[in-house]
Amino acid sequence: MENTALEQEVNRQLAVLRRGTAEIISERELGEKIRVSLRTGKPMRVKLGADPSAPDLHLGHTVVLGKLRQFQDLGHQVVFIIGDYTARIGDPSGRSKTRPPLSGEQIDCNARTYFEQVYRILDPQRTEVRYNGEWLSVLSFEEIIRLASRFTIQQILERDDFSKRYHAQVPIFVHEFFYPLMQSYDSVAVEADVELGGTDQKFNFLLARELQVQHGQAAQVALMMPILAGLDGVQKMSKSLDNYIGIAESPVDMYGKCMSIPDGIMGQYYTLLTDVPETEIADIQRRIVEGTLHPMAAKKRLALLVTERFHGSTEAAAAQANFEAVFSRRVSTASADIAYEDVPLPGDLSGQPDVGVVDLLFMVGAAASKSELRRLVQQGGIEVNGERIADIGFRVSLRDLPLRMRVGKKRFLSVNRE
RNA sequence: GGGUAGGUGGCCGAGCGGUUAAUGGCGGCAGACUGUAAAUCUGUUGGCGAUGCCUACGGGGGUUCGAAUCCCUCCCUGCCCA
Repeated sequence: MENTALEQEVNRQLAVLRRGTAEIISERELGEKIRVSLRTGKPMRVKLGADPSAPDLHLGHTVVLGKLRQFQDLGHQVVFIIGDYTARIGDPSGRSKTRPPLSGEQIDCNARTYFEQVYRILDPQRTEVRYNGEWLSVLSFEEIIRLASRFTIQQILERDDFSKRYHAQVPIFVHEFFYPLMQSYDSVAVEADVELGGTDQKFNFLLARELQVQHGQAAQVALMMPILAGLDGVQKMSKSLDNYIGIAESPVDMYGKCMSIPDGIMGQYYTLLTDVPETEIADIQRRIVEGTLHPMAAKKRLALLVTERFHGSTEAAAAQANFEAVFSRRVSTASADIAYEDVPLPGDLSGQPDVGVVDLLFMVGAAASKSELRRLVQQGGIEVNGERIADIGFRVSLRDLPLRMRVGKKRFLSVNRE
């Protein structure tokens, strides 16, 4: 009787946690850990390591964070590790290049901005934050050597990114080999029951399991989420590739960026970023193939759901309306129902009757250089109050403000008096 | 330590004394079209007070009327040997 209820709960938790995962090593062990946790009333310790070099969170990060949140909702404890010490090395994960190391101040500052964002998803009450410098900085050289002696170069070279670089004859520095060791040692230090991350972390997770066993602990369960593709649909979402959707972005940009993903990765986005049931997602995909559901309609719903998650339904609906006005109905800048970015008229222009388009746009910060703006004009990418400007010498009258301008496809400016 | 091949624009990669701001590809941007900031096609892609000027081919120095291209020197990387 007791036992049946327990097993039901174990299965319920497993079902929740399984959704969207790429791999769990192993599911049986996870079930066992949940069972023990329920019996003893001791929550599982679920580890996530974060690299403090990229303080702007994007949707790619939310895939793993969302999964952590599910653990919390099931009563478990998240152990969030800031890799301050690791950041001084430069994580080679998924990279073809060595990362530059970070300074202490940068790391602190990054960590602060990081948590402002992380707590939009995680429950601070069930989150324990640790810096790995706490235990890594006190290791003696002898201890480090001993740690390193447990693994072989060949094992480390098994790692995909290392072996790629090795075969491509791209330099791999010796210190980079320590990254997996440090991360694994983190698991030992915090006695992790489960570790979460992307599939690119698999090697590190497995290494941690071995190291924990060597230290007399039970091996952690490794739970890997798929890597979210970026806007290009091919590479992983990342800031450095500039193919990301930031969680702090405006509703309009968030919606628009969602609409710019290739049709082919919609399914992935649905599973990893929304809570639409998996059966329904399969149904959506089937109907697109059949031709009974327009891909654009499916994508609009996705964009709406994602935007709602971070901005609420009112803002999301407004973003959708704006998108339809600008891109479906192609409303010109003469219209008022477009989301404009307000910019003040530069001070030294007040009193002037008119100004050259290029100069005005430059002063207002619409582009990095005047050459770029000239190019935009010549290519027909500039519109002022609904009129496309073709001449780079065009002078804009400053008599009637606000001035509505379109710069390129997606920037809309409204120049106002201060 | 020895030998050898290299370091070119956001990235990859040609050029090897003179129309070379530097072929090409990727990426970016714009336009057309459309089903969306999808797809496809076309154009464009260092900066500026602009028929010219400035900056740029790892750093510094030199040869020359003229260098990314030749010489010296320093720094960095791959590969082979020890």
